[in-house]
Amino acid sequence: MSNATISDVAKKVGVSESTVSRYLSGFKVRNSELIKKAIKELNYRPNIMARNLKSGKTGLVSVIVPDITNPFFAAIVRGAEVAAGDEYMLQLISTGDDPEKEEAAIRRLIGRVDGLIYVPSQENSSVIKDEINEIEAQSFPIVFVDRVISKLKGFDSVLADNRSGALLATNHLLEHGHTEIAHIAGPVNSTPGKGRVEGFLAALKSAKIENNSDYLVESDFTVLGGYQAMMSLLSLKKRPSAVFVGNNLMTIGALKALKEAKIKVPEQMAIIGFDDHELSDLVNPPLTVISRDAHLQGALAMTTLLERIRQGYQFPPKQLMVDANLVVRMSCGSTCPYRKTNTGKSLMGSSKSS
Amino acid sequence: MSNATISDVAKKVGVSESTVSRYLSGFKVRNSELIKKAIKELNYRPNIMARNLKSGKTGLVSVIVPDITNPFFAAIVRGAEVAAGDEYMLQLISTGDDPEKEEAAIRRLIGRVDGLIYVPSQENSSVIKDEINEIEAQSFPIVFVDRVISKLKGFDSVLADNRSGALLATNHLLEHGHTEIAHIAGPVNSTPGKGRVEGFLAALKSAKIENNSDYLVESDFTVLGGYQAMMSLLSLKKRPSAVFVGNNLMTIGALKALKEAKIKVPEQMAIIGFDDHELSDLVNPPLTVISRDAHLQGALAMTTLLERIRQGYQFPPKQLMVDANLVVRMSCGSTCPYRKTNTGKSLMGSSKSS
DNA sequence: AAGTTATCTGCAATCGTTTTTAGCAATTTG
DNA sequence: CAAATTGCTAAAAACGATTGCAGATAACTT
Repeated sequence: MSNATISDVAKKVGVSESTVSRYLSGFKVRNSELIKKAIKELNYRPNIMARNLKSGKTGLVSVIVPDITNPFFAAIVRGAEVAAGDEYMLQLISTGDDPEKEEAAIRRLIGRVDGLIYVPSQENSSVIKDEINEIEAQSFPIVFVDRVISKLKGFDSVLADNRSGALLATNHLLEHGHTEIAHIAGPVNSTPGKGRVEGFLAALKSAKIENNSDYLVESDFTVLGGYQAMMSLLSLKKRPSAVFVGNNLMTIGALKALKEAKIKVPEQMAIIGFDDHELSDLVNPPLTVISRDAHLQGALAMTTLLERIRQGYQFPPKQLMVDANLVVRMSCGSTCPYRKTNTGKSLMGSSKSS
Repeated sequence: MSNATISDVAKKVGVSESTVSRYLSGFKVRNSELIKKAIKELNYRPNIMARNLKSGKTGLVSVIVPDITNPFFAAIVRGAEVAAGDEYMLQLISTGDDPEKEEAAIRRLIGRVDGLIYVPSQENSSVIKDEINEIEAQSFPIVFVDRVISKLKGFDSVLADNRSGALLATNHLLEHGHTEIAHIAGPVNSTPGKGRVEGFLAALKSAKIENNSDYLVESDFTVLGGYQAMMSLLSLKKRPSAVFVGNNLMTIGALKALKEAKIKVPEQMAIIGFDDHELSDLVNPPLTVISRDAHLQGALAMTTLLERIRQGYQFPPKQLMVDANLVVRMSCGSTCPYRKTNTGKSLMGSSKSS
C-alpha cells in the first residue's frame, strides 16, 4: 500500500539502514544480493524528499516564461530541457504576462529550486526589484534569457542579437527600395523591444532617412497587439510601404489585419517579421523573417545555469549572445529565397563574457 | 549566507520552534509581531523539502508530453497549468517520442510527485506494461491525455472525439464531391491515430465508397512523415483528389510537399487537417481543419488529477471526451469560411464517466 | 477570589534519508 | 605472534520542518 522505506528493506534483510543506503550509493556491500532482492520484493523506491532534505538540493530547475504557447518560448524550454540531461528536471511556469503572477512565482521559487531560467516579461518589475537584495545576498543562481531586468546586474544572461537583427531587417527593406518603413515594436521597456527599435532606427539613420514618428508604433508582443498596430498604420494618411514587425505573434496579427483589409503582400506592403516558424514558409506569401536559434538559447542558458549551480559565483557573470539571421522568402518582394547570416560582431552561439 | 532555519527565528525571538511553525500556519500566537519581524530580518523562508518530507506531498505534478514544441501539446500544458492554480506546480517532461526516455521518466517520477498527466507516445509501451503492477499497487494518480495505453485500465483519461472528428472531416470532403479520398494517418497503434482512421473508414463506408488501400498511408505525426506520406501519395498512378491529414505537424509536411510539387490547393488537391493553429488562417490557402480545445483538454486533465490526488481511487475512473469541430476555410474548395460543431454524442467539455 | 474553561506554549517524536564515528573481524605486515 | 592495515558494519546524529501531548497562562464564570 504505502511505500516501503529504507528501514523496511534493512529489517527484511537483517542489516542496518546505513548498509542499504550504502548499497544504493554504489558502495561494496556484503549482502548486496539479498538487498537487491528485498528492494525488488518490497518495491522500494527511495523517498526523494528525504534525500533532498539531506542533500540540500532539489534536482529541480525552474523555467519561467511569459507563455509556453508561444513557439519561441517553447523552443527555449525544449533547448533547456535537452541540455539539462537527466541530472536536473524542469519545472515550468507560464506567467501569462501577468506581473503579479510572475512576482509570486519568483518569491515562491527562490531557494526552493536549485536555479532559475528566467524570461521576464518586463524590464522593470517593481516587485522583482524589491527582491534584489535577497537574491544578491543569497547569490541564488539565475540566468536571464531573451530579456533582462535592467536593475539586476551581475547575473548571467543569454540574449539574442536584437540590434543586428533589426538592422538586417531594416536594411533588407531599404535594399528593396522602400523609404517609408514602419516598425511595429514590442514594449520598449523590454530588452528585445528596445534592441530592435535601436537597430531599426540605426538602419534608418545610416540610410539618411528621417524618422517619421507615426511609423514607430509600440505594441505588446501579442497577436491582438500586432493586429491593432497594423490597423493604426493602415489608417494613416500616408501609409508606409513596408513594415518590420517586432516579433512572431505581432506578425501574425499584422498579417490578419492586412488580410482583412485586403492589402496585398508584398505588392502593396512589404512585411518582415522577427522569429521564424515552421509555417512561415507556407503562409501567403512566404514570410521573410529574422531568425535566431531559440533552442540554442535555451540550451546555453541551461548549461550556464548548471555551471553556476555547481560553482557558485566564483566566475564572473556571463553575457551570452545568439546570432540573428535574415531568412529571405517572399514577403518583401524578393523572388528567390535565400539566407543571410549576420556578418556582425556576434556569431551563432558565440559568447563574450563581461 | 546560507538560509535561516525556523530554529534561528525561534532563537532570535526567544520562543520555541513550534510556536514559529504555528505562526506560519496561521494560528494565533502571542508574539506574532516579533516573529514577523524576525522572519523579515533573517530573511527566513521555510524549507520546502523539510515540509514535504513531513507532509508526504511534493506539491508537484508532472506533465509528460512527446514534444512541448508542438503547439497542440503546449496548449495542453498551458491548460493544465492554469487549472492547477497555485496549489500545484508543473514539472515538464518532453520525451521527444523516445520510448526509452519516456520509460525512464515514468520510472523516475512515480512516487516522486503527487500525480502525473501523461500523453504517451505509443499505445503499447512494453516498459510501461512492466510497471503496471507497481502503478496499480500504489494506485498512483495518473491521468492520460489525448492518448491512452491500451493495457492500462482503470485510469482517468481526457481524450478527443477523434472518430467524430474524422467523420466530420471525411464527410466534408465527400460533400465537396470527392470520391478519391486519402488519409495520412498517425501511428495506428496510438489512440488518435486509430480513432481517426476508424472515423475515416466509417465515413467512406456509409458513403458506399470502397476503400482503396493505397489511399490509407500510415505515418508518424511528424512534419517529415507528413511530407513523405504526401510524396508517396503523389507518386501514385491514380492520385487522390482530396487528403485528410491526421494531425497538425503532418499537415505542415504535406503542404510542403504539395508546394514543392507545385500542386494547387484546393483546385488540384483538397486538404483538410486535424488540429487548428493560429496561422491556419494565413497559409495559402487558408486551411480547413478539425479543431478541438486542447487547452480545455489540459485543464480537464488537471482538475481530474487533483480530484484523484485528494480522494484517491474512491470514485471510479473518469473517461472524459472533448469535442471535435469542423472549421471550414478554403483548402477544400469552400468559398466562405464557417464553423460546424459536432452534433454527435459528445459535447464541448462534456464528460461521461464509465 | 476561587474554580472552570479556553488559549497558547514548549518538549519531544517524527518524516526517510545520508553521513560521520567508532567498532569489529579478517587479513597483512614486521 | 603481536601490531597494523583493510573492509565492512551498526549506531547515532544530522537535515528542517510539523504535530500530539501535557503543562502553563490567560480569560471567563459564579
